[in-house]
Amino acid sequence: MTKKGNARERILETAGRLFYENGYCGVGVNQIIEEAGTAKATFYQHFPSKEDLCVTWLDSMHEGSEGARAAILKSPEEPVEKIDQYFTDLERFLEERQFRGCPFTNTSSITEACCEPIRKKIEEHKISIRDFFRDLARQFTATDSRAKEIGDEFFLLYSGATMEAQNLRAIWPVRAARRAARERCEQEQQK
Amino acid sequence: MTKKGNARERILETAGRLFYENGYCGVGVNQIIEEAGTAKATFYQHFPSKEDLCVTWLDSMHEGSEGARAAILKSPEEPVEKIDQYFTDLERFLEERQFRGCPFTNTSSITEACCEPIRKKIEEHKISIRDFFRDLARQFTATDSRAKEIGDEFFLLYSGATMEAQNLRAIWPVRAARRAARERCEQEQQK
Amino acid sequence: MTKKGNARERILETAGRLFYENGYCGVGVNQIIEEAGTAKATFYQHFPSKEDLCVTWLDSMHEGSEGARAAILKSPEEPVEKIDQYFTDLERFLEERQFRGCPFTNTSSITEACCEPIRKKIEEHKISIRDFFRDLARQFTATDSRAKEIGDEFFLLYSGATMEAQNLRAIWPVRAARRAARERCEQEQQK
Amino acid sequence: MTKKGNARERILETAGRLFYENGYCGVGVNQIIEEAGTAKATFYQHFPSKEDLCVTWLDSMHEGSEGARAAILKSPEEPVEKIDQYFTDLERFLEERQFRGCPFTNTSSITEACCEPIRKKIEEHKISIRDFFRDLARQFTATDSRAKEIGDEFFLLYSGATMEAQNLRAIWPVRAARRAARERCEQEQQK
DNA sequence: CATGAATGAGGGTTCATTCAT
DNA sequence: GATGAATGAACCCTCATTCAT
Repeated sequence: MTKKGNARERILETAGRLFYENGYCGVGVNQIIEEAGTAKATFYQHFPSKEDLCVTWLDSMHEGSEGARAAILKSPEEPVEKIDQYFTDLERFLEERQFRGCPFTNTSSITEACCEPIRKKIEEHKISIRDFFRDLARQFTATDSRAKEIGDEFFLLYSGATMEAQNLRAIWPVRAARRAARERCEQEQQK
Repeated sequence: MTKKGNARERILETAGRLFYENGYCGVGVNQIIEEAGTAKATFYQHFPSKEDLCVTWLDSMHEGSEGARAAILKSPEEPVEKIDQYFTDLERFLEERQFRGCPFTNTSSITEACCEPIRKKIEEHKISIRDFFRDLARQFTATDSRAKEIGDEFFLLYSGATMEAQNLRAIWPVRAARRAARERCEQEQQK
Repeated sequence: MTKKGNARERILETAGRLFYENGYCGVGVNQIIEEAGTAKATFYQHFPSKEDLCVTWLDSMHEGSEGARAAILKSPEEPVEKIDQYFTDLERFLEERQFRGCPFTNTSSITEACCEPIRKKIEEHKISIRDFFRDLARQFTATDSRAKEIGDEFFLLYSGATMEAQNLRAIWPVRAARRAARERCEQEQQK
Repeated sequence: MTKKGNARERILETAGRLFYENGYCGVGVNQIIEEAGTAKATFYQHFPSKEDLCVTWLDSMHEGSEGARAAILKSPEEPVEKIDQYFTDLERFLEERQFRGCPFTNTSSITEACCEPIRKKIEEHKISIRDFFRDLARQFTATDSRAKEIGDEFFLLYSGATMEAQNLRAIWPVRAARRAARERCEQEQQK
């Protein structure tokens, strides 16, 4: 049993997987600690509550995804290629996870029950993605206000694609979003 | 207390409201029957299970919304006006309900736990909306394959707008979706 | 739907079958009325309670079995043949019903919950069987007191055989009982 | 209230008493935990289910009774005395418990609902008793095959006596069984 | 730093029975 | 003579959390 000292990590990792697969409501603390191989009290020593654990998980998810977006922004590729890359990455991500959608959005849907600390993380994450798309649009639009319009549009295409891929258990929404975003990018550049 | 014969209706109405406000997982049968003012056994006389009740609720939601979409399609207005109307209606809908998003999508986020009968209703509903947008696009595009592209794009804009209005508790995503859809419509008509 | 007027009979028949197959506790009033094709209130019009229905069922079972025993007693066969016939009938009965034992005994095992009216029927039935065996023993024993001893012994063999065929889901206990009873009969006659 | 560590024991003890008095179906988990003075979750921490608790209870009953039978087999007494002792013990057991019969048999009568793990325990117990009687018979019969016949006969006498003492709420069936068994033993020894 | 026994509140579901019609 | 909607109590079980050790 070489599970000393890293109990916290094991819990976080296990919970993340389970939350994503079954949803926040679909996972019990018992299941988490059992699969993580820790004791009940150990869990509560590291996380004040299940909710706190969820916040921590979303936090770590957010940080991971932000790096990927920053890398795309900085890459020397053409804008249209960056767009392509983003949506192709999304396609792979969703397929690998069997169309289970966005962890943040899924958690959001527990609406009222899902209280402030969690809501705040979700907002942070989504605004960060929207800003990524705005930044990306700045790389091929004429004015800043136009960049905001196009960026917001891409943001909605991304969000809709992720959600409907989940709802319909199909990949076509992501491909439709990529196609639309590429077309728009090309249109802007022709102006 | 003359609560004769309408117990079923009271349960369905109450459950619909609670499911929408708190999510399927966030509402218990106990709460439903208490607010509906019926006994537990009365609940189970009308609905085989909580899951079944949810399906019935989604069904009724679907029927209501389908009528509205059919009316828009048939109206004599210009396409761009129809688009405007759809997203303006959506805006009002979400504002009135304090940005709680789409009942179907919210229910979908219970992922695995949310089993087939419910998943099927969600798919039906979403495909019906996508087809609405494709039909709408046919009214202003040159070819059928182009109508599908534009329709799917509108579908994603609608879905993203609804979801992000919920995530961010803000109305701007819906407005951004409307603006983008209008622009696209005008572009197509100019060709 | 030719189910007019014989609702009572249908309920009784259905309940009998279900009680025997699943035990008194394992059958609900809902199941009975559903399989009998009657309404709830119709049930309670014919039987004041589930318990009363059970008493009625046991009553009818008792009457049926008593005739068979009387026939054996009166038949012109040799005693040893009568014993053989009784246990062979029992063997067939249990095999046909997949070793579900004695309806009376099974009902008795609900002990305390099983209240007086039912208990009384069970006692009546069992005493009637014991008396049958005593009468049978009188046909081949020298004295009346000996007949009682042998009759009681047969009664216990029969009861044990029925019960253990059920417990062990096997037929051998009935065959062992028959063998023992025959042997005893022959011993008595040799004296 | 210092009820530490012994919750499991209290539950098992209470449940055993209640199962025996009222039958498996006649006792609810609520009643058990109330009389045991524990919380519901405590119950389920110790026993996966009510059914599982029943199996554990039957197990402990079995072990207790097996010791008693082994002691009789090993004792230096005459066979006829051993028989006498067994049935006299049974008489006391049943009288002390107000003729509530055999815990195993009573549980068996829930027929279909009573599923495999429980059925298996019942079979084990009954076969163990039958084997005891066969072993006992070996101590006074000439051949092994004869021992099996006589052993099985005693087994049925014991079973019938226990059951009918319960059905009739009387002690005479046990006494009749003892008498018959003793007689048979003496007959065998005279050969 | 880690443990496992204990908890109160609530989960969804079924029970035998009664009521107005 | 028959109906079906309505009931309160009880069913078995799981939840997130806390406690003494």
